[in-house]
Amino acid sequence: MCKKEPFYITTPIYYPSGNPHIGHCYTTVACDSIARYRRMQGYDVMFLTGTDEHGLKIEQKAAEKGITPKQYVDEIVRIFKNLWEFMNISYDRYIRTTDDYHIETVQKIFKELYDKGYIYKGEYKGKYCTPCESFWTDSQLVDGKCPECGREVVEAKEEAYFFKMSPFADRIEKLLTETDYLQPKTRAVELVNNFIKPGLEDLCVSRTSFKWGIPVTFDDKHVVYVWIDALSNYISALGFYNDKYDDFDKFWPANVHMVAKDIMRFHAIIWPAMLMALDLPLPKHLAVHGWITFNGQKMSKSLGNVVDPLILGKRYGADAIRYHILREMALGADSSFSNEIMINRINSDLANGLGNLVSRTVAMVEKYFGSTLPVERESGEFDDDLIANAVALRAAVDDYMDKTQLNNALAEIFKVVSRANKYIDETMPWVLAKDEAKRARLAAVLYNLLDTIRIVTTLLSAFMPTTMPKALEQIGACEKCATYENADKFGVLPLDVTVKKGEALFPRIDVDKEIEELNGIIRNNEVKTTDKEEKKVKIEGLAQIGIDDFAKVELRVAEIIDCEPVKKAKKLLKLTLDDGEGERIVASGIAKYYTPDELKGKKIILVANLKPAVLCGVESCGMILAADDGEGGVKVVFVDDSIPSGCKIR
RNA sequence: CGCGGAGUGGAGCAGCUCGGUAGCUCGUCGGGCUCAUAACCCGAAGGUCGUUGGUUCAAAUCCAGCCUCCGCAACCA
Repeated sequence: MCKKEPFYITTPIYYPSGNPHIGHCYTTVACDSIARYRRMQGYDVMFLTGTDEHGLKIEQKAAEKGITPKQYVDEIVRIFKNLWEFMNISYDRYIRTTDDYHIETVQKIFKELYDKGYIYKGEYKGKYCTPCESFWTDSQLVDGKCPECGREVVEAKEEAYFFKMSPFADRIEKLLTETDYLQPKTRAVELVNNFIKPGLEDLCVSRTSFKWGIPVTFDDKHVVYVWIDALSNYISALGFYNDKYDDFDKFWPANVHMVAKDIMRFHAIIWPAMLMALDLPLPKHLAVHGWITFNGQKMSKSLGNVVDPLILGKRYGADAIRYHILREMALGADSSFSNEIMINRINSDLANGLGNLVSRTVAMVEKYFGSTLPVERESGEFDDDLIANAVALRAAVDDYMDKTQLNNALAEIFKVVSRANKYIDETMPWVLAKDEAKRARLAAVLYNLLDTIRIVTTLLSAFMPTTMPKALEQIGACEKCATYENADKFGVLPLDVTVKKGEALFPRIDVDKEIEELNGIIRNNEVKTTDKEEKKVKIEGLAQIGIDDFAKVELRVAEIIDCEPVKKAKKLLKLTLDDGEGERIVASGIAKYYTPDELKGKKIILVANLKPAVLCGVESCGMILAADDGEGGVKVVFVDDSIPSGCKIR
């Protein structure tokens, strides 16, 4: 093979504000499989992953636990690395944004952008919560108050540095719409319409409101805010502007940045803008995948349905989890996850399909020939078709790997597994075995099976790196046989190959039993998390108020006399109320939970002296009381019809 | 009329760019086989391809309207 071509692939750097979940696994396993496949093909691969460890949230989490931010992230990073080890992730480098060399790079980049005039000092305006020392945007506020502590916020401004994005708008638009940078490209239009066409706003890239970050060298009140800190990891890890590593020239630009759709925007717009400002080449591809949904719902910590990959992995094996994730994953689309889908998939593809194929083939070689095949051969019907399928497989897989369609690559491989199982029925080796004269034919059949398995398992070893070596050992494949080079050739195993029976590669799972046990585990987790949350609410709940504070709120009974949806809004209903004195208009975000007809004529409790606000063009004078039902729904507090409108509530 | 995506046998998806027998996986039912992890192989049932209209000899596929779901954005006061 000629000179090794470099191949650079990255996961995002994950935010260690909590333990890793299956979503992190998804991206990482996909990258790992690509990295392994490229290595097998002979590329010189650099596979990078890591953690993004700065920011306010980490600072606060650490404070809650009474430890330093560094101690806090050290612990979570340990858990991340454990998981990657368990999942057999073959990353070449692990970058932490708290590493010295990364800090050095970020500071130099910041300075350079400042010197070039792309970063300037300005003012950040927003709502500020003094006790929390935090800025919030209007949309983050809860009831106009600080989302963290619930206290009043004040209009405030702070000094901050901004990064000019507008000079790059045209180039970024072209990058998104005219190149194949973004995969899948369907999202390009969305990005351009939402962010570029309305005009790219300058980006706030420094903060003075927290300390846990990289200091700006020429202005030590400021720390670098997430963008420049986190995104730079992709080049600092190669030694850009630092002496720790020295392969920037070799590996940059990256071949693939893989990210989930929630951070697509930053990688599709901000990151290219930064690179343009630095006069660096742009990465070749940004592969965006969807989320794993659990039983149809988005996974979230608050719903308590976060899937812990370690629990599943310990039960079924890392490779089974890897396979399931990769097989369900289609670039761009969300993929649903449920224990049932996963177990069925493992059973049908891995246990019944591949595992059983290896098992039955090896067992026959052992049983009919005492583990070692004789060298005499007699070819026959069905051979050519099987061999043609096996030999053509590598090209098909290559093709899908080039398009980052790992699910389809796996589907191709498993088609050959099926073909091989069918071949056994067609050739009926157990019948051949009864006839001494057919031993050469029998040997040929079994050899064809073994060599097909060799091709299949070789290609699969990028995806299931723990189990496939065991399979190769069972069929008696030496290391030299099981190479990518040999994966499009037939007849590679020695004629007198010796098999070695072993444990079942993927034991069949008892669906009902497992589902029940897993549900038990989930239930326990739910109980635990609700316990925690309740405690949290008590501790972190709003500050106590005096009766005089309460007296400031004027609550009244009011009747809904008319109700209609607000045209421009999805969630808002425009309510016309009779508050006892006259009519007033209130907008309420309950359109998802109530139809106008359900509300007409009902009596509710109105916060009557709330300052009016304009929402989607409707002036809303007050608000009505409603309760979160704890399941994501909202229930309006209705009151007895017999209470006249206008009655004050005390 | 903010932007975008999706609606295909019980479930999950492919097909739609370049119109012409609706395909795959799982599940169900029937059969075969016994080498194998109660696995494997074959066959069958099951879809007016969201809805209405249009273009056409012919539409899941092209066009228009409508309905529903999802994401982004935005206002859940």
